[in-house]
Amino acid sequence: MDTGQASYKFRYDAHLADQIELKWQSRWEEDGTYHAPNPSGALADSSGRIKLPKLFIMDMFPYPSGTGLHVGHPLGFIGTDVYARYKRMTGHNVLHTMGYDAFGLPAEEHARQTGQHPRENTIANINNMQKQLKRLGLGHDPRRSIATTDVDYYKWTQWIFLQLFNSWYDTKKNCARPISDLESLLEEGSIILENGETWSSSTDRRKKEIINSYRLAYLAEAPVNWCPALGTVLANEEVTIDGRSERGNHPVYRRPLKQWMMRITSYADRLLEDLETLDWSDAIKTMQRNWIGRSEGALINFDAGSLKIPVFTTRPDTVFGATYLVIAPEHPLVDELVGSEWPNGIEINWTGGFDDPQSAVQAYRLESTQKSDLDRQENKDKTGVFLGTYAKVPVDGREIPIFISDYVLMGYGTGAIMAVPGQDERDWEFAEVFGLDIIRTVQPPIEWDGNAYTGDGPSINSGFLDGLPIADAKTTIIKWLEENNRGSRQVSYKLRDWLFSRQRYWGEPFPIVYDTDGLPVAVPVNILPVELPELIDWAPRSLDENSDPEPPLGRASDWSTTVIDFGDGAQEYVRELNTMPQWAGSCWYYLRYLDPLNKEEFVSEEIEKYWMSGETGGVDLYVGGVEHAVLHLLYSRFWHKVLYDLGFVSTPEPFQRLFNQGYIQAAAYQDERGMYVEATDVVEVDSKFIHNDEEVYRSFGKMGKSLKNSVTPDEMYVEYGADTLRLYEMFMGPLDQDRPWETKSVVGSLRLIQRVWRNLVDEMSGEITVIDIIPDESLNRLLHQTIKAVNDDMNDLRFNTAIARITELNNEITRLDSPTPKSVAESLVLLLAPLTPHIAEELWEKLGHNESVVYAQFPVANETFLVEDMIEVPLQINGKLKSKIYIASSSSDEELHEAALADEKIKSLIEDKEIRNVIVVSGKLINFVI
RNA sequence: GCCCGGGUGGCGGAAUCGGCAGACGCGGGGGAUUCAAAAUCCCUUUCCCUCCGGGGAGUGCGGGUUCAAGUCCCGCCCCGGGCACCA
Repeated sequence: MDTGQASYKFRYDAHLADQIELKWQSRWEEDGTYHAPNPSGALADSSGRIKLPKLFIMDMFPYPSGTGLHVGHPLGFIGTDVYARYKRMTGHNVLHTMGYDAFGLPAEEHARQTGQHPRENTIANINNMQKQLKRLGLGHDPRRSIATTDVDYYKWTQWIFLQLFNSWYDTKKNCARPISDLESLLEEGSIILENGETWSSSTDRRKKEIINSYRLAYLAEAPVNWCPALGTVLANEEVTIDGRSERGNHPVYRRPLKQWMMRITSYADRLLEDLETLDWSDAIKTMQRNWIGRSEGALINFDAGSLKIPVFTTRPDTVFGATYLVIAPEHPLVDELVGSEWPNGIEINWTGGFDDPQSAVQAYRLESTQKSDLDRQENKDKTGVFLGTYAKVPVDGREIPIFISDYVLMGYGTGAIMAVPGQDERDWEFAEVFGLDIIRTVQPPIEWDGNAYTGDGPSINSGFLDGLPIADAKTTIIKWLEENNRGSRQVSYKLRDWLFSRQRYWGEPFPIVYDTDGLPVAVPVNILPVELPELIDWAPRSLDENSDPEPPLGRASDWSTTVIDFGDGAQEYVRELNTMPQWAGSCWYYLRYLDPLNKEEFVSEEIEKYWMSGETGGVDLYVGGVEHAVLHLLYSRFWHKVLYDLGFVSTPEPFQRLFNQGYIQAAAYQDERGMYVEATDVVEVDSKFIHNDEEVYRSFGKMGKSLKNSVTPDEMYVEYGADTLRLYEMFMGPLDQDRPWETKSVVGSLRLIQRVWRNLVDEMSGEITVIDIIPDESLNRLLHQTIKAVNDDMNDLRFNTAIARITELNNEITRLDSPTPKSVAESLVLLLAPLTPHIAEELWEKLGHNESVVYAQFPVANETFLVEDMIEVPLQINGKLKSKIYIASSSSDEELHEAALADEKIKSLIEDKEIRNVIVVSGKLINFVI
């Protein structure tokens, strides 16, 4: 257009950024710049980096979605990349790569809508995502990338499953052990079976069943969350509190089904205790603690005729206040406990309006199974019916009525409680509805006017416990219970065993077949993997509430049976038709990154030790969203501990340091009807927001399709370039904080790179302009102060303040009248290199270096340059800033005091006043109290 | 209801151990440059008052500790997240 543009041919803009970035991205790829060497095996090399201290820096790998990335997705990826680059430059062998969590429901949902096979769709999505991530300049070792859907990967997922299947939890040694150990122990009689069974007199089939009941991966008839619309059962964690599926928001029904379970509850205490050793945020630790939900109490047996009803309570001290028992409607003892007719003189609402207890119970059970979780959630009014029978309170022999009620949950404790309305809000409510007795067993304070009293106080109405505070009363009653054989100390958890099967196609097949007895048998390790069949009719069926789950693999008729020789001759076996949940693949991917090409083992021992067993143990930094606070992180810890017990890994925990990055939010706009409008089309006029001449209203939310507020990285490359995008995302705020995206602010980050470029390079010729002179003292001091601050900030993942310091240094350089001194320019480039790697490489090359800046040494501050000769000291009177003086930094407190008194301003303010006190903070501040 | 976070200019944020509140950036205002614009560079920008010297207020609200509080303590309010009849 005009000559002005042509003369700035080498101005740093989006066009030039594009050229530079693509140049270095292909150079890095050709040179294998980000290859991290292993101590042995296929990925060992001669770079010498293996001798450096190792660092394993990891992101939570993404699900390769079809919609592509928006600028919110890579925030954490950029953060780990900057940190990894910083650590490479400070002399570490850094393992940093990226994989794909590619099994799971969305691919099937997509397939159902488009008719495309999930594998094709998944591969296309992964390729697309890899391309997008590469364009950001992320320094990943591409050789180590895996997808959970790779046959070579899920072979080892199946192998780990078999380790769980072939293990049991030894509660005496408190660790997992091979099933073969269990067999020996049973054989020699070291383990006594329950119910008077003996091992030696059991049939072979019974022996198998007994052993199966010990396995860490086991089959159980369990009430599950059956989602007919998705055609699968879901884990508790995949069901919302409204009783709907997290994915798709479909109704979920509870029904009993035979399912694979993982015995994570055996690890509850270790999962809880080992949290202490981890460098994770308290928020996440608290969430995991709550999820595990350990509570200490007692098991108390109540006699009801010839039956025993075990009850779990955290307040055994209140047993003298128990005025009725409640058991869950699904409780197995209900049928035996229920009476044949109502006793005389009972309240009419105890009967539910029925003529006999059996009918009442039957009706109530039906009613409660039909209640959705949402109903239970919203309607906490107490309901229930009397069983028509009574139990005896073990401490004093009182006869108390037994009820069933859905406020007692079968899945927790023993599914039965002793109700103590005096000390429990829920029991109080129930007691009021049914007119039951209320006995206080703890003396409430005089001013107490509430109902149930849960605070501490002396025991009352409690026989031999009277006068004792709660803690003492608990130990006393537990001792009594144990001595009298009426109960024992007991710990209970909210954590349940992990429901591990899904009625889906797109997941790992179980390496399990069934013999003629219908008992599960492990597929021999040497014929793994069990590959997914190429189904034509793979789509899940939408079913109605009453139908049974129907795994799609059942339709692969030539796959669903197989012939295996277990040493007793080739025979036909029926395959397990369920697949594993998405969590399976994500449970151990960090281990495969270490040794991705290993054909013999899931990871070699030597390589695992090298990367995992550092000073702290485990992945050195794991960055990801808080939404995985319980599920992924708990499952992963569980598998890791099993592998640890069995000797396959060397650390008890997988992730030593966890960091939760925040989310990028963006303004979203709604019109009068509440419909979202394209955010990019909204203009601000007089602090009103206008879309197509109509006023719209702003809110903030997660970036995405539904709020129509996505901004893509590609848009940013067109306007600014990848370095600018990286810099902006890191500058917006601390990494762990949510922050709103503002496209108009991105220009600030572009301007920083532009100024750096201009300070080093002639915009017309592209030639470097730095000169080899010694920088003056003040610039040199600022340089070293910046170097120190940036090192500190980088170590603490405070990239926003690191960038601020670099900006200050560059602003100072901009103000120089002379060309930039070479030593300052080189340090500046190195400081920027982790943040903006492409422009740093380009400048580094222009400055005459042949080697990549990726492995250049990060600047280290020289302490002797940090000291200021003169410092500014604020002068306060009564804590208020009144004046400032410049004084030699070597001044003593006395000199500072005198200089402050000599200050005109201070002099005039204190001349006729008495100085009552003087606070001197050496070299920092002086405060006169008058 | 319980358990975690968080509340600082017009906006994103900084202040790491109780020591100058507002670093750095966006946006705004002014200037230089330009035929003009863009770009660039410089100055300015918490609010209120001002006789232009300066003065006063100020980190969600109310108290407190301290020579000194965004930071510590007590009591509230608001926003975000997690859990929720778990005995």
